[in-house]
Amino acid sequence: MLDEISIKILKILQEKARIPNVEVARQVGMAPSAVLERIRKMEMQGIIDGYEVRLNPEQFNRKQIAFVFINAREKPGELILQNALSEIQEIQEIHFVSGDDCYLVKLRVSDTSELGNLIREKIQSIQGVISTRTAAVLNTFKETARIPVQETDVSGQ
Amino acid sequence: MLDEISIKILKILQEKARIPNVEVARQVGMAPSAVLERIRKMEMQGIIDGYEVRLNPEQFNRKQIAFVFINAREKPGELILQNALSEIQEIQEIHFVSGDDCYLVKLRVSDTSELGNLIREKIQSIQGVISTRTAAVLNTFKETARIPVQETDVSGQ
DNA sequence: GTTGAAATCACTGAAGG
DNA sequence: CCTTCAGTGATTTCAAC
Repeated sequence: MLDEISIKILKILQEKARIPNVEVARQVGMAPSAVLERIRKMEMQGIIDGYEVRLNPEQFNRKQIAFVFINAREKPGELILQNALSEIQEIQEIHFVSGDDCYLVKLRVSDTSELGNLIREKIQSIQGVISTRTAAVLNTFKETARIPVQETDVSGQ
Repeated sequence: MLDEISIKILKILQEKARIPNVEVARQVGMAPSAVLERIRKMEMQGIIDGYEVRLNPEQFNRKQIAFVFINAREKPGELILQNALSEIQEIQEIHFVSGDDCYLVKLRVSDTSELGNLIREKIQSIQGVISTRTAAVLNTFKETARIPVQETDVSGQ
């Protein structure tokens, strides 16, 4: 179970993962060694999965987000579609979703014309793909991978 | 324009943002101070947006992902819906998408019953919401926010 | 781009409450 | 579980080249 202090540490690291450890210690009011001990522990427990740099999509010509529903027919146990989709660099997420029994893919390209090319040339050409339905993103109001951390959230250790 | 070395630095930081700087310097074959200078520069230019800790969703009771399409009618210029959605902690992404002229929301909860509660109590109760269509995620094969970095990607500086 | 010097920080281990 | 105190090595900044 994570206590208040560990929660606070995680919140600080969610904002700025490269903050000096002494500064974290100052903010939570503990000795640096104790803070380090808690962080290492959470890394060991798999609570902390890793640290990533966040790049600005606009600076890399990845302004256009789109969600594509892919209707496909695959033999049970086959993974051709998933493997093919996974290898497409522009695709950030691949989910199998209920409702329409299809794959939902989130991707990021430069513009709508590249979106068209990608769908036609790389997605619809995959074996098993029957049809696709695309929702191009016109406006994004919130986009984060952050998981809200609260005292009650974590399963007992 | 980012050269090969800066690209390599970004790739290393995408994998492990907390890798020691001397190790980055060794891998790209440069002096540590020069590597730091490049990183600071990219931070200033907004190429690097920040550094985040990656938490394990399962450890925080956030196993269930869902995408919800929200059909709403709003007066032009009003932001009630967006603001209300933004404040819901479980919602990670809010996009306005083409096609159905609606909002697409990505959220993360503990299980399907919490998903039901969230949609009924927090989303459908928002003023202006007409209807919702939910795609619960049954299986996730790929999920990353990583932007592929390549030499040709970045606009000239 | 480099090197080198100096201040700060990371990390480890030990002693103790 | 926490603290403090050393000691070693890395980070970081700053200078000069």
